[in-house]
Amino acid sequence: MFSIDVQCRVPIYEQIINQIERFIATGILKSNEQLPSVRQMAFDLGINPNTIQRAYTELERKGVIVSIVGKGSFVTDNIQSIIDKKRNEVVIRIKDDINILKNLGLSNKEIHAKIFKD
Amino acid sequence: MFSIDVQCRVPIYEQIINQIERFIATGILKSNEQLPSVRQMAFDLGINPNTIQRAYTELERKGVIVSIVGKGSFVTDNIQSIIDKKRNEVVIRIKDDINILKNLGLSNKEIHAKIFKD
Amino acid sequence: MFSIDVQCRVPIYEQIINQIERFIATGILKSNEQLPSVRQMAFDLGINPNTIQRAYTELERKGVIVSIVGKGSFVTDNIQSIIDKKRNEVVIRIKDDINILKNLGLSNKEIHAKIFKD
Amino acid sequence: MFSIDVQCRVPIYEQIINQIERFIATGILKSNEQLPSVRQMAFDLGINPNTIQRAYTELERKGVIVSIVGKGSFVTDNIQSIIDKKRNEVVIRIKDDINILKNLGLSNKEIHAKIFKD
DNA sequence: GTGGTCTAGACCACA
DNA sequence: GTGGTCTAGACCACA
Repeated sequence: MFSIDVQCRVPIYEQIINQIERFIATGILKSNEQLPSVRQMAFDLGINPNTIQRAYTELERKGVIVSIVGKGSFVTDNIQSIIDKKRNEVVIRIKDDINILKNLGLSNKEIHAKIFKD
Repeated sequence: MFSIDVQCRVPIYEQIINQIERFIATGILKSNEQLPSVRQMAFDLGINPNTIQRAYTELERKGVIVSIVGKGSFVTDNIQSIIDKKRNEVVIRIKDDINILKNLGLSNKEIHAKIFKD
Repeated sequence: MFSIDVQCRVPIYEQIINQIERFIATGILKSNEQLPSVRQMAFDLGINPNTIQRAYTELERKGVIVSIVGKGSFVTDNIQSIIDKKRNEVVIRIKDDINILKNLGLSNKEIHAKIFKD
Repeated sequence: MFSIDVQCRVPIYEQIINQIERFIATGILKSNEQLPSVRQMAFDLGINPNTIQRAYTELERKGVIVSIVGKGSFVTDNIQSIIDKKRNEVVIRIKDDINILKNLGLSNKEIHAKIFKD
């Protein structure tokens, strides 16, 4: 289910965070669903447990998952806010890029044509 | 003219590269125009000359500027290709982000509304 | 395994780049093999780690090696293209030199005799 | 007659040295022929007289030209040794490169085909 | 421990 | 003065 690209310059723990958030946002992971244990996931991906731990800690800090000692880690029950946050992040990034294109001399019409064609 | 943000996680030398490329792409820097010397720019920005040197070396490798020992650094005379490359980069980034929004459950119409409103 | 000549006018970082490329092209370094760490190689050669870092950075940009923070630097898995590129470089250099010899008044036959004797 | 490429990474004074040596070796400049004065050549090429001076000084040191105060600079009367030296330089460079190709796994036959085809 | 960035400062070739 | 290379050494993120 999870996969990482060690050659990618995005840190592994961030890759894991992104995947979990995306799986939640796209409905692959449901509210309250249990995640693999730190050790299990580390074993499956062949990487250091510390790296998974870091991802989980960060996700808990962001309110995306809840970790309960002795029981495991679970997707939060309020996933709608995560979806909204994810969408907003991307929309803002796109808007910034559209402004850059304007500065590079493209009109609204040209931009529209380029990003929606193909 | 140039400015950097030391807090930003983007390395300083990359910030400088981006700024110069954008200044060229937007016509602020013209073909064959001389850039500030490595030392001058370092002094103006209050950073180490090595960092500017690295930016200039990278820009020369990319064919954006030409550096001549004893004379200075100059914008290449073929800037159109730089503008085109810059535009393409951004367009591709936007397309990728639009696909992410689709995966997050937004329709084409909703995406369109969000990124072009305001 | 590696060695440098500080007297040589070729910069040290280029000497290292050339050696690594040649070791790969001649099969001494295999695909995915791990290279000495930046600090280790610097220590072995008695030079500054920054100089090795520069060589490794350049090699990664050329697609010859892959560097992963926290793990190390590794020969790319696609080394055939490196070998081909290396061969072409040298062939072109020889052809240029043969033309120079022709301009210096040597016939094809004389050139052939000179460069293949002993 | 003379020309320089300021963008080229070969120093200007070396470009001038190379051109004069090649003109001699190929018969364009004859024994005892007078060269342009330092100032004249600097003016024609639009560069600093110091740079030409440096080239002439080097050429005199190598025995290629003779400079006489108040009269000018002249091609040496023993140009055969220059031609021979030039030829030898190039032949040695080619031999080195052929050895590199051998190390890269090419047979004599393959090398021969590559460098004499086209 | 591993690579990546940056500062401070020296020295070089070249114009 | 101009770019290019290198050393010495610090600090960072990551595994």
